[in-house]
Amino acid sequence: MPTIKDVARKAGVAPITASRVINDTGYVSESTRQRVRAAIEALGYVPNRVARSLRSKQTHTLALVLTDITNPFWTTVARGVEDIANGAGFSVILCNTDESESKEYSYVQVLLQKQVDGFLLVPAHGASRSVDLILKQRVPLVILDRSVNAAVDTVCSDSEGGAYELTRHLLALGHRRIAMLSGPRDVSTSVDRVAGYRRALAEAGVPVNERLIIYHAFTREGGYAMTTQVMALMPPPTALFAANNFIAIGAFGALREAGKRVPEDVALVGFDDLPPTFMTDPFLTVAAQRVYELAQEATGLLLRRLAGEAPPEPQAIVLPTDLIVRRSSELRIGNG
Amino acid sequence: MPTIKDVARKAGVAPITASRVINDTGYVSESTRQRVRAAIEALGYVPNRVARSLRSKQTHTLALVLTDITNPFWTTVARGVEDIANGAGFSVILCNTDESESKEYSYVQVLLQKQVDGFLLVPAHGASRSVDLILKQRVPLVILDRSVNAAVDTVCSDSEGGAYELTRHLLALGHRRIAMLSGPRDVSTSVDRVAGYRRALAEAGVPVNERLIIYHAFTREGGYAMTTQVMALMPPPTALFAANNFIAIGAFGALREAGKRVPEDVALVGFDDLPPTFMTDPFLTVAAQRVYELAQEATGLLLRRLAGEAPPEPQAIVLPTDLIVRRSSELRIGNG
DNA sequence: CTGTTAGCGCCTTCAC
DNA sequence: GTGAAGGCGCTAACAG
Repeated sequence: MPTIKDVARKAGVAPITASRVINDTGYVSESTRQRVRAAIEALGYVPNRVARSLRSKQTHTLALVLTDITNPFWTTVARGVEDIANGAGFSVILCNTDESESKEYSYVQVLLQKQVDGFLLVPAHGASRSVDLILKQRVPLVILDRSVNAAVDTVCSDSEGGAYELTRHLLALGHRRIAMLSGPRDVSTSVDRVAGYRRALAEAGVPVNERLIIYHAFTREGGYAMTTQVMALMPPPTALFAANNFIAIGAFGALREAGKRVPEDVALVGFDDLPPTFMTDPFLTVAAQRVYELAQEATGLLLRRLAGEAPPEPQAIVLPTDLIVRRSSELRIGNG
Repeated sequence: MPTIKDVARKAGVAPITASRVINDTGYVSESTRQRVRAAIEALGYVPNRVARSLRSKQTHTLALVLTDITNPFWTTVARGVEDIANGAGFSVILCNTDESESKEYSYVQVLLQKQVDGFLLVPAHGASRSVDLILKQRVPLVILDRSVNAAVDTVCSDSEGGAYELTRHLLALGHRRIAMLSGPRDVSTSVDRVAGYRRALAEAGVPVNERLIIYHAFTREGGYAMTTQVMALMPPPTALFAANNFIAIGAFGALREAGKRVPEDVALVGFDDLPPTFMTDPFLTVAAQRVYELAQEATGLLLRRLAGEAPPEPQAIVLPTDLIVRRSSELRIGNG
């Protein structure tokens, strides 16, 4: 593979001059520019960005560390991040942690060694060694979707507010026994959604039945298990609140297997919409996050940090959720 | 940020000795090893892989260039690639081309400059400048899902065979007017699926009605448009064959809007399943690809190439598809 | 407008 | 067991 030296020699100039042509920096006369261009063409020269990065200390690479690209929520995030990053000349390295802190930590170590210019991270837990390490290395970092015990840029949706609205919606339909099928206890989105749920109940003067609040994984299996559990209560809840899309799908499956119709027998609402592309028949009432926008905001903020254009203090961007009422919760029920 | 020199100085050794400890190569006495380790710890030293890559000419990074991560098919591929790559100590850079050849080409240029060790590529077109460029730079390349006019490693599903089976299934149910809603003409999967469709019809002695074969984008909109078009024919088809998952969803939407029931009024089958995680109620008969396996095979092959363990001649791995019959095509119809 | 010098951080080569 | 020298390919910094 030819190097910049070869190009320079062929064009009869110094390497730095070739460099100036390649990067379009500094003054180069039109004639030498032509010659260098010709040499590049003739040799099939491809600049080596690894070498450039070593000098310039910039890799033009961002790390996107999320839990599981298989969740359409994160898929959309990944797409948004990649779009914005690519538009600004950055590449994106993708990593799936599966909510495992050790996996997250070892990814972060490698990514730091690779000298990524910045991190977009969905921390597995609220107290994250990974976050501390990144911060210690002084690499720009934006936390996505969740909050964390550290002074960092954060971009997330208003989980508390979305859950509040969703719960109010159910209350307005007459529901009083609403089960909250939440995610892991140590993830801020779980906690915030439960908080919104509690606030709505409190405001409506409905006492909280703690047995109706369950924590499990943000998975289909979690939704299935939690639904089976709450539906066995006597009396069973009249409505289920699934704290994310996978839980909702698991809940729906469990209800169907149990012969319960939605919404006739039980109402079901969820957090996170599924992309319209997947749905032949949108059915579920949800608090929809502005997912693509979230990715855009986060990436934009990170790029501004890299460019030194962001305010010095950590930013906290919170996006609203959109209540979308569909058939899964359309029935008004009597009290009791 | 401390460098290997700082570590060496702190440990009272030469940089190369520190290097030997860090990479666990060559002989180092236990006592100096301890001192170096202590120095690393004390300084919070993080090895710089950019510098290492410049020397070693290996970045331990793979490029995954696909059309759109938003399609669950590619999402699963991305997950599979990342799992295998990460297990072997490689990172993955993700790129979405949206089937645009120019986007693809500019990505490939950048990725070559970044000295990725290998490419996993879903070419936008059969005759790909990108493929030629990668081959010219002698960077290992595995083509995913599609075939291409070049001698390269390829991993794909048996599109022809899957389409053949799916069509036979419809024929066995009594369908004779089966519309083929295909993808772009210049993508091999489209062509192969149409070929399988034709073979099944020919074998059954059913004449091909060319107006029932349409090409469009592999999108929901494409499926919608094609369905509207074929359903306007007199007589309309009794069954629709959607050449991918998005086309199937678009087709389903168009049918519902037109007041047609599936399968009572029209049967519908598709290529590519949706991941079970998304489906509250699996409904569509499909030729399911072994998506994760496809990603595994492709990444495995690429890694073997990098390790010099693959046979010199280009490999062609073809995975079977699985016919999954569901309600969308369960009705037997009369002839006529 | 162009070139010289030096060095980014690491590791291969060779010597001791 | 350990180290000195040199160079991977490129570009800052400083001439001219």
